[in-house]
Amino acid sequence: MLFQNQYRTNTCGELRENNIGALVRVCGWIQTIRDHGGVLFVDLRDQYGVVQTVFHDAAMLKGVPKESVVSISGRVVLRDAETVNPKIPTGYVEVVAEEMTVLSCAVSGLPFEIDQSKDTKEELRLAYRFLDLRNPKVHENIILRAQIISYLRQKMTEQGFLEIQTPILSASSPEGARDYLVPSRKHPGQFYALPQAPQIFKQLLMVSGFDRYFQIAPCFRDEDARADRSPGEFYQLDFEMAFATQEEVFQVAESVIGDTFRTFSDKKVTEGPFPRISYEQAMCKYGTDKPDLRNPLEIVELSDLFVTSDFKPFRGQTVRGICVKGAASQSKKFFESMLEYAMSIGMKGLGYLKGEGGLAFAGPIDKFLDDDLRQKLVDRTNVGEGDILYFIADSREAAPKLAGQIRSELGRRLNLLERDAFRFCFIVDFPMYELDEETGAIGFTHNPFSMPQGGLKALEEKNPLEILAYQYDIVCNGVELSSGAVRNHDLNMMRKAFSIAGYDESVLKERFGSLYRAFQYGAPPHAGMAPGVDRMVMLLTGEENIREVIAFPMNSNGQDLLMGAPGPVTLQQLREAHIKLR
RNA sequence: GGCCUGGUAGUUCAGUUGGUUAGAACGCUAGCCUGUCACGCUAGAGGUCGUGGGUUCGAACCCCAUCCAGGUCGCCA
Repeated sequence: MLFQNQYRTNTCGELRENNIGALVRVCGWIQTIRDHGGVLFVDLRDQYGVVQTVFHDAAMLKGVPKESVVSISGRVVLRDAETVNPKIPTGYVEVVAEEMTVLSCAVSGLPFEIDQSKDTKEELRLAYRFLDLRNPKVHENIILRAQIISYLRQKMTEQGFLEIQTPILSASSPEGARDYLVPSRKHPGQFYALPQAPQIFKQLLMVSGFDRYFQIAPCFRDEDARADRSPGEFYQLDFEMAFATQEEVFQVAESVIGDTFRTFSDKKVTEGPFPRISYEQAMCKYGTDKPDLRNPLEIVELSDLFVTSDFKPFRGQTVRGICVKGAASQSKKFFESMLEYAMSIGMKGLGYLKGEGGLAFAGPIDKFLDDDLRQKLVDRTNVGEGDILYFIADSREAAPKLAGQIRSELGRRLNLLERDAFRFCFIVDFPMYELDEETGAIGFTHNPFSMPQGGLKALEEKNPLEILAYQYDIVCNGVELSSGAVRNHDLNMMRKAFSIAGYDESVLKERFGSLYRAFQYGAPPHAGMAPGVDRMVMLLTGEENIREVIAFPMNSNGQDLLMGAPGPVTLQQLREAHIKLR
């Protein structure tokens, strides 16, 4: 790209040997000044890179601190062989400064050193985010984010999706998270809400006959932050398809997300079709509904072998096993620290067997087994010489999740995770309903708009807790990227679905009035999903904290330290919004 | 809202049986240095030890309270 104007003939990062001899003008920020007495080296930085400029007159730089913005003109020369800096792309040349214009002088004494900003207290980084973002390591994440979003738009558009904006000022939606509220000036006592997701709007677009919709959609939820969850606002690649099945949604995701990860990373990426794993299977095999498939360990169901066991902690419990190949040689300390971990997550112990060949085993559990049982364990888990078989036994509710935690911990500690890979899968067949643990009432597992498998017939005839939904998640390396569903577009079915959860038609009408009305006038079958953009960028940059991939993130308390939000407003503003503070 | 960890120079950190004047590195200021690129060398400035209270002859250090930050549980289409 050429950016030639009064300020510059070239960018800092683009100068190479073919520019030698040219009279150039570059501008940017002074990264460092190395004064050797008589000769001074100034590294000049812009978004495109850093180039060394050489000054022979110290007076030219007098009173110009680091991070000032300057424009320097001079001739590009080849560096001597021994003064080449191969660490930077421009390191074979330098600009001999003939003239310098200060475009904006920085104050001396920065709140932190730019190149070390990532090691600085986050509070300070965020208050000076404009400086933090000058750090190339931070800057690059935002560039990558922009490129990813641009690529996503391109891929979606290629596949026939239309990007359509939906309202930001909207109505409070009764399901899900806490809403952000915006007072109405013209309607005293009434409020807009910021959308938690464009869910209803995109379904309305389907009713309107838009065949394929997408949006890089801002979503707002007033919930507390996590390292991988920004408070308040985040972005989703929201899409919805009319006359489409679950499989077709998956094909779009496999193509768009798979290609995105292949384009922006050198790591191995799961080739489509991504594995489809039922929720039930995931909970049993991995102990979680967001399995990290880089972890080769699998959990095996063993409950039936211990129904009448002599070992009381196992008898009649849900028992799961994890066979770790070749791990029997681990130190005593390893077994002790695994036990310690197990206790820390609320387990009462962590039994194991060490395979010693055939049906010979060592370990604390062995004495409770007979050869018949040993043979069954070998058949089922393939535990052999030099292997460990861990046992997790607990209640029906707790055991799968505990096994999942043990699986993850073993993977981490033994370094079993596949390196340099993005492993995708779809989790499918989520249950439509679940029991509320406190009240014992039947409620929706995810959102109430999902299509029940088996349709109206299933709703009428099956035990609600056994009904599955066309509801799915896409998971990468243990991170839930998004969920989605085939939507329930049939009013009769929706009435029935709501009545099972204890809501009569008036609730449906009242809370979801727009959809209720729209579906009376012809709604196409439709399905979609909404992968989180921030999470994708996090995975692709390898960042552990979501704030590293957002230009101006809030702190974990939901405050914007740079802008001072939230902040007080004037009495006049409050009056206009009809708000009285206590 | 609960729990965990932390708060000492501009920044990152060290600082134990509680004891004189609280240290280091980087940064900053001044000076020296014609080939560095984490330049080097010399000197210097810079601290309400988060805040308030308490114990003590004496507190960065012990106790109580409180504020702030990060993580986590709750929460989260």
